[in-house]
Amino acid sequence: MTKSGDPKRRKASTPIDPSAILRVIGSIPEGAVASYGELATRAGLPGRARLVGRILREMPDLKLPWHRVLRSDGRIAFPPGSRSLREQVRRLAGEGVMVVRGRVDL
DNA sequence: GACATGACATAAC
DNA sequence: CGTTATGCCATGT
Repeated sequence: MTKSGDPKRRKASTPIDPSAILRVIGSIPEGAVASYGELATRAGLPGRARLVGRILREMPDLKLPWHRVLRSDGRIAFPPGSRSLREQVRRLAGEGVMVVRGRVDL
């Protein structure tokens, strides 16, 4: 026993459990936005904003309102001109959220 | 196991 | 507004 058999011990490559983060992101109301740090804290993971970003990156997004996730400054996380950025802006616009120059206009 | 990277945050300048 | 620095943690090399 030692390290094999411990439920807390992550297996090789630590695929961590994004359930909490997914839950929080899915709980974002329509027409609203949230920042990575905010989501991380709400998920019970203070200081792990990067984790949220990592999860979304690895996620198949489908069915997840990732387009409501922005940076702490209300800025979009994607680089300008990026396809994902346009998609996010387009989706937000559909919910009444206007984005100008990569910034969210409330 | 060290080093580099990243859909980040906050502070300082 | 811009960059630089520091912290934070999982991944990939």
